[in-house]
Amino acid sequence: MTAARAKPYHHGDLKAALVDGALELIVERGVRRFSLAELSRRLGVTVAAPYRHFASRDELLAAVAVRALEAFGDALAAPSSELDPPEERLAAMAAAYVRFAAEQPELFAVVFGIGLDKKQRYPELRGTYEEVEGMLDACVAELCPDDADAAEQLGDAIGAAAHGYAALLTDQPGTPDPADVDRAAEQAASATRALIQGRGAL
Amino acid sequence: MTAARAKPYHHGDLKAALVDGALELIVERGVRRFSLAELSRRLGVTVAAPYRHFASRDELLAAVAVRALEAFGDALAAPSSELDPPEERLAAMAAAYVRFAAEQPELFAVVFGIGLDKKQRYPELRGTYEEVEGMLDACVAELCPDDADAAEQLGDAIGAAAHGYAALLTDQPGTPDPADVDRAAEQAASATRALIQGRGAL
DNA sequence: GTCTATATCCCGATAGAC
DNA sequence: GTCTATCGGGATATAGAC
Repeated sequence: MTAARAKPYHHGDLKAALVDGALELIVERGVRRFSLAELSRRLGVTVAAPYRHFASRDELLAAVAVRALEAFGDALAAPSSELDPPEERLAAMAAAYVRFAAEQPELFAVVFGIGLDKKQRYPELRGTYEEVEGMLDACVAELCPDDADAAEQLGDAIGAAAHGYAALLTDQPGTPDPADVDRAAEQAASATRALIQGRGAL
Repeated sequence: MTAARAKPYHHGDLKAALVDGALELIVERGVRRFSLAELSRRLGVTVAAPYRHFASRDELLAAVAVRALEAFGDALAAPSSELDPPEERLAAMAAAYVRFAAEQPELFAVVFGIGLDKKQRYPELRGTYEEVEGMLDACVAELCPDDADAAEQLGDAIGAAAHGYAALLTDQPGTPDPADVDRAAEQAASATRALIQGRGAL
């Protein structure tokens, strides 16, 4: 915002500007239509410039995915109160999972929709992903304090169900109908309760 | 297979050849790297030729997706026996759902991974999709013969959980570790049983 | 070291000739 | 129905200016 310098970038902040700009452009146009060329044009920079900071388009996307995952983690943490019992915190997290996917479909897609390697190739991304997983796990652990294996099974099941509702909702192009979002969020919360209740079968 | 004609295509079967060839190419290279240009080259045809049969790349992909969905439906139908109780048929379907995604990740991706509009734009795709959904619904209906709403909730939950396990497994690039596939398939089956058992909470 | 300029190669799509 | 030619766009590599 400060117009103190005529050339705000071009000396050391191009990397940050690329990540910021990519995030904006992706939210506007969608990941699939995001291009380094357009981003470079927007930043008033040559198409080759980004390659001084990121080895490939995917590496820039991985940096964006870290930001997206942080926002996702915040969205999961927000609705649950310390006062609630763990069952209801988990249900709220599942609903928030679906809502985030529906409200920020392009950010969700950067993380889960373009086959970015979260487990091997990009360590920072992996770390952030595991932090988010940890939020679920911590909550499940309170429910199964004496059985780590049962906790893992239940955590996986709740995560899978929430992810399934989110992915099926996001699967269709365009912004989903708000009524469908509400419905899917409530279904994810209910499925969480059902899994907890029926967890003897896991 | 019959070598009766020297030029099997090039006069009326290019359309079928395109779908067949696209399916092969996608399995080999992945949907994201699939290109009309390479397909045309393989079929010994100009890049413009496919446009006489499909208005766009996506329209060809939709035709491929119909085939992929048919294979998916077959995979879901195979493991369940008429003799099994509905609970176990549903568990088997959930496991088969995950196995199909893991064993044919590129076919799964054509249907669920590239944002192809299954509900509006491609009617044939929509119909095939609904047929597959119907397999699940029919099975769930046996469990809740008197309550259509409960059946829908349970069907959605089982579908979402299976889809979640499948999507999270397929999310990573490359072929998944067979041990992870077995594990996820069993987890999907267990989650199905848990949802049935805890369905009072839905 | 960071960016510009340029060039290569691939792709999707379209117009018009045969 | 297919081919030739062509447009616009994008990812990426390299060479060289600052």
